[in-house]
Amino acid sequence: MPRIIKHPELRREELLDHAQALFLMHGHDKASLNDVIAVAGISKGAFYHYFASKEALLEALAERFARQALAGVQDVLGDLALDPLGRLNALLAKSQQAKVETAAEAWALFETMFRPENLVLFHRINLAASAAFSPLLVEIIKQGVADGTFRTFDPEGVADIVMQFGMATHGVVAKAIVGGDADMDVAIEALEKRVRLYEIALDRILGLPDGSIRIGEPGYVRAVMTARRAGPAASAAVPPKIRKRS
Amino acid sequence: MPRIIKHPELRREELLDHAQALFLMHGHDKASLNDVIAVAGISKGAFYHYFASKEALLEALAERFARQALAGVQDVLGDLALDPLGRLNALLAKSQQAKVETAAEAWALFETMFRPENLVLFHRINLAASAAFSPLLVEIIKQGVADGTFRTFDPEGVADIVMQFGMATHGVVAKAIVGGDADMDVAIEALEKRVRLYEIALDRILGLPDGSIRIGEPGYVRAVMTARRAGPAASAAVPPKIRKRS
DNA sequence: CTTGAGAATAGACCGACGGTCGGTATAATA
DNA sequence: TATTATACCGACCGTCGGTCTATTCTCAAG
Repeated sequence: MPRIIKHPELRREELLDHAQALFLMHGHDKASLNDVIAVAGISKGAFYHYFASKEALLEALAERFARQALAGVQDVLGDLALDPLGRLNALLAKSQQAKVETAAEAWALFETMFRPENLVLFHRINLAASAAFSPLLVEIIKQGVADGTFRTFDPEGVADIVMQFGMATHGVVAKAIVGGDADMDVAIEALEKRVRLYEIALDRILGLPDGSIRIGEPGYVRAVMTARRAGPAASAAVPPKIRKRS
Repeated sequence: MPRIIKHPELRREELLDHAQALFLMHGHDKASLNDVIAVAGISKGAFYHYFASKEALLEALAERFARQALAGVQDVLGDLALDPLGRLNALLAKSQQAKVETAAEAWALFETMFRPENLVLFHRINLAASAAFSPLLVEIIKQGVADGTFRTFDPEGVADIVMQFGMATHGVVAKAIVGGDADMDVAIEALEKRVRLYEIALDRILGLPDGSIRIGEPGYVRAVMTARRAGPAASAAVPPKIRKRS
């Protein structure tokens, strides 16, 4: 096989891309290293030049995910015109928006993200994302407590709950997805209902009047979700050949 | 090796016991099938006579956990003298009690339960337990809504939140454990603070006056946790030999 | 323009893994 | 006792993640 030399950073990113695709498609423990290097077109030696282990590859992937997610909401903190409630709502809306739009753009990716075999990858991403988001949330909540907007004795705990809600939404999305297209409407209904419940729950936990917290605009989910069905053909429904173990 | 024949159910339970110990000790993907059959003292053929795969073994283990957990709280539902709030509190207290007591009795087991390598097993248990508990919770909440005790438009959603809180508690416990013995007091403090937050959060989500929901008795955690330190020597600190892969 | 140290790549190789298979010993039935 | 079903054995297989040595490319120092 001819030797191909690329810029190291480029190669590393390429490796992450291919690994991401394979991991999401088949689950990180079903996709073998040999699959990764085969798709990436490199040798095992080259792979181990860039990553110390398969585990390290998983870690790097999770980090990249979290970094990208965090970058999407950084600007919310910079908006000094907002009060704590406004900031919190902006953060929640942004995060919600990112989720839904990602789902619309990369449906197949999202679809596979929640399959049980991706639990480990998913958890790693959440771990990294939580570590990144938590300080922001805590800061906002403490600020709100200080100026009397919020009422709670445990800002860190509330921040944890907010993130729990965020992650739990994934679970509901997952159900909506695996449910197939038939009862898509039912699934979207359930998702929006759950979002409304989380809004009210957060209102009450933070000692706010019902209706203060707004996680994205009402109907937004339905709009995007429905749009995707008419969107670019849902290809990638058939995962590329990977020899199955019985 | 001599052939030993045992009653199938006994053998199966034995296998589950040994597998549980090994999985919790080393993580289900680090503990190999060969380890399991070595400890259990049976051949590979015998193992595959009882379980279709390592995966099936994991599944069976999760089911058994969930079954045991459910059995512990079944009687709460049978208590007809209780109103919905009383039932909910009893259920939460029972569940909390079971957790803390398990932690005290089988500390080593609990300690390993939350190590990252047990994520998959842990998730499987939670999945099975959730499926079992959810209907009970939903029933109680609906009952409370019907008689005006609770106020919510989404009993299923609230039930999910309750279970989320329950599982999240594990996370806090995990932090308390990995934190070591030095700051045990700090960890217990954090745990009780979090429990109080969950109580108030549930109060408010269910439209109850603060202080209605009681997840176990105050100080209970500290009492048991502290007791265990003076309890039977914390053996099993050194996991039995298993050859490591680099 | 040479050169040589080190980065980048290749792929043969390794032990352990999960899983299969042909076969044997015991228990149950008649 | 003969037959069948079940419990069990352990050698074997292909694949896995990971290691190792060898080769080729890059580029700065002389």
